Amino acid sequence: MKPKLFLLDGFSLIFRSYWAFINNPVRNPEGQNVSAVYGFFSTMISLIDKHKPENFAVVLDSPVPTFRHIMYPEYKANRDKAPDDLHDQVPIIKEFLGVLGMDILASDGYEADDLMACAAKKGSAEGFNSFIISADKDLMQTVTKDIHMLRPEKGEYLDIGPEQVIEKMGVRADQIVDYLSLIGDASDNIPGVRGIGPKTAVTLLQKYETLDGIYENIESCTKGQIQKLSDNRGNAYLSKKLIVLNYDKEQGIKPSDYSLKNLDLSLLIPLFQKHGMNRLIGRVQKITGIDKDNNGDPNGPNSGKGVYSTVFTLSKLDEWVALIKKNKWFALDIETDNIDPMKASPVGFSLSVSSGRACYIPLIAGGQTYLDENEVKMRIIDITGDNDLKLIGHNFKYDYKVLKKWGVNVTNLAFDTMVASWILDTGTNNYGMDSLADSLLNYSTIKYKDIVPKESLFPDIDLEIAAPYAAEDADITYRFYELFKKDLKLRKLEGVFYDLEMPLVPILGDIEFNGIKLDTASLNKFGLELKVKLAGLQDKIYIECGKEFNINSTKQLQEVLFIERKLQPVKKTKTGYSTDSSVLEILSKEDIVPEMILNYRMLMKLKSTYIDALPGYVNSETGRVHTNLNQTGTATGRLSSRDPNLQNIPIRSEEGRKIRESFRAEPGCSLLSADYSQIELVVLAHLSEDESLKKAFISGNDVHSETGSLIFDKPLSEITKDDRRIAKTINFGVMYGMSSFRLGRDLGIPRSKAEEFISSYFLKYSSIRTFMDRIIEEAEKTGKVRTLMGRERFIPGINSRNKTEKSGAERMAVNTPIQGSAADIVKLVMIKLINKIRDLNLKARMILQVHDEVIFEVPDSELDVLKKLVKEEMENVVSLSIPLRTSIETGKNWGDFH
DNA sequence: ACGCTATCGTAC
DNA sequence: GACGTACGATAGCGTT
Repeated sequence: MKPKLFLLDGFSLIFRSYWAFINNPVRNPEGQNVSAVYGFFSTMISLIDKHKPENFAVVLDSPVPTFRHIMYPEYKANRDKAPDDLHDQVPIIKEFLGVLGMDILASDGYEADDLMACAAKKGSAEGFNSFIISADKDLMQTVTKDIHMLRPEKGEYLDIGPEQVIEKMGVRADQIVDYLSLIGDASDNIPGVRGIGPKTAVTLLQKYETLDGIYENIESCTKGQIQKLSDNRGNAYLSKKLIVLNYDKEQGIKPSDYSLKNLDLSLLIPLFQKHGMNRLIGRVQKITGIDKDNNGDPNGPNSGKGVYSTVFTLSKLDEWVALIKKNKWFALDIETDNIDPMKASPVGFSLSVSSGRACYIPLIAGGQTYLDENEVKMRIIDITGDNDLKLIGHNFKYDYKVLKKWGVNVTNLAFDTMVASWILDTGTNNYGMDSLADSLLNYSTIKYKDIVPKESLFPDIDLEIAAPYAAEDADITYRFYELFKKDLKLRKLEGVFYDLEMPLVPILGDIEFNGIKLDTASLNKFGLELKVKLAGLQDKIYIECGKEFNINSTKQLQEVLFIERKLQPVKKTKTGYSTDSSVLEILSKEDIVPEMILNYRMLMKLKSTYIDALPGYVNSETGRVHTNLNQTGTATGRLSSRDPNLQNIPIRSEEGRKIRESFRAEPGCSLLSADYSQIELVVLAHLSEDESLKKAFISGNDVHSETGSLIFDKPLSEITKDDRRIAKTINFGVMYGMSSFRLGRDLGIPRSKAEEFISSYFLKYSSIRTFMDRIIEEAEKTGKVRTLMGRERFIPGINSRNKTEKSGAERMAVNTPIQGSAADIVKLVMIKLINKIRDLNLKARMILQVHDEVIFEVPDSELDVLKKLVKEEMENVVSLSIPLRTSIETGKNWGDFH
């Protein structure tokens, strides 16, 4: 077997890697696009691992014009300039190659293709099998039995030898130059013979062998071919000169020097670490055989298995407390006997004050008790109530509630690594420790389900098994902290993290802990009413349709409506015809069944989602519903609520409102709801600095009517209810990037009319258009958008060539600063309000947030003072260029508002 | 039995 | 294809 010489076409791979990830670029901790770096080394490592070439060189294009540019100024003139974020990656790749000691071939005035052809030829003369690794089909001209190509196709590198060239192109490798001279190359701006494509070129070359052969026998061609060939004779031979590779660079190229004998891929590990490319670190470790079971680089600060101890005595525990007081920053994690923190008690604690070190303090394990609960509690109170110390946790809101229930009030939470990971990338959906450790630390954690069998609880697990698992959680949390602390700083996300999100964690914990009282009796009564109504409706529907079927099945409903009743479908879904409420509303004009279905659906929704489900969430100890306010649940910065979701309790329909009424205040208390009016539109006016929209707000009149007056060009007094409704739809629609198609459909007006409304809107609110264009442009350039308080969201797909994906990304890009800034403001005001309530020693409790609304449960005696305070704080929390207005309402139940 | 996807509907 | 952000119920299908 001859040794192999690999010649890698550097820019070919760099470009392909960059575009391969364009919709979801690989980013380093600074947020810089490093897709090309990632793809380049991912491919290079695979090639080396798979084929084990003896010699290897990376070949790059000349930075100065080549003879081709001089001969033909239009050469490659149609190419777009490489995007900046691609250009910036080239030095990084060169740096990596330099560290590896990889040979780079580049020469002024030569393209990579020429150098590769020379090197391959010289390599085969020296006894190598040469392989040219490139996507460029021009290079097929170099193929011989000793010189092959490796060409990327469908995720694989195909070995292209002489037979494969014939198979793929229909001509022999030595005919490729003539073949390309005929068909030209649009991407390099090479003309070829206009009108002759691949098919004709193959036929002609099979007959006459060469370009010269064709022109010698031109009279035997068809009439059309003669015309095209003779018209373009000059172009054909010019093309040939441009396509044929230049072999005169042979001296200076020494294939035998490009040996991989001393290659050490592990030199790349620190570089990969710097750019957050943990997957590549894992690959290198696997290939080089270092660190098979050792979980990461033993020398790196964020890798390697930790050293853990179990604390069996109070004196040992006091040593850890002393360590914490010395280090100030410490990670704490709690093991409990229940996933619901409102029902859980601690069974052990783990602590860490440095990466790789942690301890576990057991109370109960394997059915046995260890340290005394009250003695441990005293120490926990000591370290969680001391504001000189800084507590680090992962999803600490859970632990906070467990501790609160246990009688410990944490005051020094300083860093939640789950929240930090979300702030660094709000776009993913998994902020669990296991997956983060895997993707960010290249560390494989012990999994809960592997140590706790089904039907068992954590305290059932023997200490030898439980302790390493638990200690690891504190260790990994501390490692995350060190990593994220740096990243937050680099990305300038410290403000939003430390000043907004972190103070919010205990506030959300308190809200959840407080809960809301739910009147299950009245809810059940309403449920019975609905049950009767639903049964009646179901009967009516069956009778009208002449059969029984599952009304809840869209599939069966489609059959009834569109086949049996022959109604005209309105729109399609992925799997069939849509039966959603907008469709049913249209169909109601033709038939009586759709109306009944609409009614049935509404009642069914109320019953199944709310009435039947909510009572199951009432905590038996507190008699209240404790929702989970998820701080990492949205891409824009809003909160989300689950188990149960209290942010989508009905309000719009009369029947739905009854559900709201079952959320009550305790006797002697009232609910107080404070909501911002039109906060997102106000934010839009502020961010866009649109004078007309600002004026609409400053006037103090209803903003939708003002908008109507502007776009319909008539005085406010003449704005009808319908005008206002249309203006309102447009106001909201614009913020969401609504199309005229949708606007027309929703308003029941022709698309052309809807288009007029939208253009009139942007004519009057012209700065809003400018604002949106600015956001989109920024997103295209940086891949992300920012809110008022500096929160970031990546916008994948913003540079997509797929039109649907691109416009979807644009809508996200535009909406996020609006929705996210509103979320920032509400979060900030929550913090201020809680501080005020604490300072004034009020008993009022914050019990819910619904995006633009904050709800309190207040002793009646405090109502007046709280009303004033809330209004004052909410309207002055930030200084925007227009005032933020608030409406405050009070009542005995949640249905009393709006 | 369980998990995933699709569709639908509730909120802001 | 056509309106942003969520959560959750039900149906239906595929896998264990």
